Amino acid sequence: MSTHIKEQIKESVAKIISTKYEIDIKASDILLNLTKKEFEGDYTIVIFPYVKRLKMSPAVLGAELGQAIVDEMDEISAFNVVAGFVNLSIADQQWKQTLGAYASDDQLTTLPANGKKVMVEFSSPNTNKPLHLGHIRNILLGWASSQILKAAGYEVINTQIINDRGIAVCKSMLAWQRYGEGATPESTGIKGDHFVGQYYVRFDKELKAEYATWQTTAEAATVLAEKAKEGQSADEFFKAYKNDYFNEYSILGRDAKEMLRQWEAGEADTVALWKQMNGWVYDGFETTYKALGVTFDKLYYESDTYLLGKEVVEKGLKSGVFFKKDDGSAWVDLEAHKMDEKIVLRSDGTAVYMTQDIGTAMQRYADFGIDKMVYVVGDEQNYHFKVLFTILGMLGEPYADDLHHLSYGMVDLPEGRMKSREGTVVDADDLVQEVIAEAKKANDERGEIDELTAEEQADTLRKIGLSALKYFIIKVNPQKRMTFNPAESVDMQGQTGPYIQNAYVRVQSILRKSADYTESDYSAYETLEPMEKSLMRSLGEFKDTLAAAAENLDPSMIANYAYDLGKDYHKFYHDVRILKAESEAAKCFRLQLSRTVAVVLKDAMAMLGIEMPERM
RNA sequence: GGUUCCGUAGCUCAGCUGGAUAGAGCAGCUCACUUCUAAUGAGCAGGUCUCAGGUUCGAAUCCUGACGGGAUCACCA
Repeated sequence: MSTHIKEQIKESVAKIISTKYEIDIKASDILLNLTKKEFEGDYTIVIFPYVKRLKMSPAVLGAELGQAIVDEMDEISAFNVVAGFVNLSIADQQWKQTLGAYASDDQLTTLPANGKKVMVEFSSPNTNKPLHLGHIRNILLGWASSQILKAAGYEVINTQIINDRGIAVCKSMLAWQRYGEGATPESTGIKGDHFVGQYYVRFDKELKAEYATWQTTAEAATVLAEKAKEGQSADEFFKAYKNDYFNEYSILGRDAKEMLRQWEAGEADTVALWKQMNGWVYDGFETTYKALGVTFDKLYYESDTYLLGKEVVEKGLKSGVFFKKDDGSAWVDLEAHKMDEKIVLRSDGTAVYMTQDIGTAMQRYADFGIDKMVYVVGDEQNYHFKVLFTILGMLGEPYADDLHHLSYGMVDLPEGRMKSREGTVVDADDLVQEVIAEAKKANDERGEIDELTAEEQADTLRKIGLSALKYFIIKVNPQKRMTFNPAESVDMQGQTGPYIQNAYVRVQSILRKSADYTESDYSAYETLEPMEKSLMRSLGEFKDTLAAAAENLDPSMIANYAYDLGKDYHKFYHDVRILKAESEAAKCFRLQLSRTVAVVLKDAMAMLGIEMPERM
């Protein structure tokens, strides 16, 4: 109870207003804000809503209410009224008591278990190329959401669906077969995902050459004459025709499609090659995931799930959720939900993306009995998920009203969009290396960690570099398209990961220096400093922030909170002496406050996948 | 064109279910390290919250419309 000062105030105030003025007010109706720093006080009640109902002037009502609160609540020591705002000051005694409660609270940064099971799907890469900056935003958002949900009381299962099949995968397989000459990641020393990615690029290059040659043939001339639109130049036409060329005339295209057919037929050599190359990619991904500090509890492979959902369509046809068109294809009519018709099974009976996703959702429910599902997928798929969730609802799935698409905007570079064709894609592994190198550069001028072992130093630099990168990406509201400025992403000053780490490190430094200090009673500490109260208020906001971040699936809320708390601590550190405090009681209080801030900072950052160094 | 997301300082972003004089960081200009780590702190400067209406005691926030930008509207995944 004492750890929820805000709730306590709201309840008391609601009771006071209800009895004193005989109107019905619930605690949840009370608007209680942090007092702006220009005014005296800790918390502020907005009384405008009652001014009108009670037909009293704000000044009179405020004065009456403030007095009543101070009289009835020991926790409140003073009040003042400005316009329609009643500013309340928390008694120093109460702050000391609250700090004591925080210190002994082993649930300081978590919410009680809610008995619900949630699955978070993120990353979900294709196995034909390495991970890039776009994946990093996805992975960081997914990981942070999963950690936040866990802290908010859910049982969480992290998953990714690995897109390990299809024409794209066959392209790299074919290129390796043709041009690889038996090379392997081991023989070349190239990380597996990058190795395979090279062959994907190689395929595209060969295809381009083949296409260029074809464009000079008589066949191409005929196609151009037949299909080019009015006023379209040959260049424009061929640019737009590339996909059709691949499907209709390309030798490489024909071979790649043949390879896909063989794979689907389970042809032994093809499947063996597929397994080998995917194995290389998985090794590569594993390294990247490890570097980013993320793990998965369950993997789904598209090669296992791509046939799922077909029986569901059969059943849905019988129950009338889906209907058949003349050509035999199956559809769902979403007009009642203000959307169009959507195909769920092709006329040849094969599944589409939507079918798979329906089947996979059901599979997951069968596997884990989940109550809630979060898909971390880019915002270009907003419509797809809207449709998917609607269909699952129509099918009466028990978890259907707790399906969420954590949609995020694309990551742009300062020069504009990342384009693989123009080689402006930022590789995930390169980026990680780069930020760590930058951390090393910044550290070399400082020398704070010189006395650590080489291994510890490397670990510290890794933590610092990654925090810069991760924080830079995660502090932005997921819905916003974001600009990734490489220079700014390695900044370590201002609103950055290292800035927050530094607040934590300062606490650790002080704690090391006071290791033999055993005093634990600060009851004699009289008057709290403004920054001490400010820190207490910030600490009191954590659970609200956590609840909101979990509710909105928005890790940036935690990121911004951690910055605010770190900023408060830096200022506190600057304003007051801790080890050389004016009294033992003050020193004891400040040490406890510092410890508590450090715990919250560390836990909050851990929710973002950011580790704290002990020194920096 | 339909749907949807975004638009806040030169730049990158906060601003919770409507509340007090719209906040940070970066960049720029000052100042503070014999004092617990200066990856810090203090200050100056920087704003028509895209625009126009509406609701309200009160709007960056809610509603309508316009403007600008993105995404999407595949028997691709």
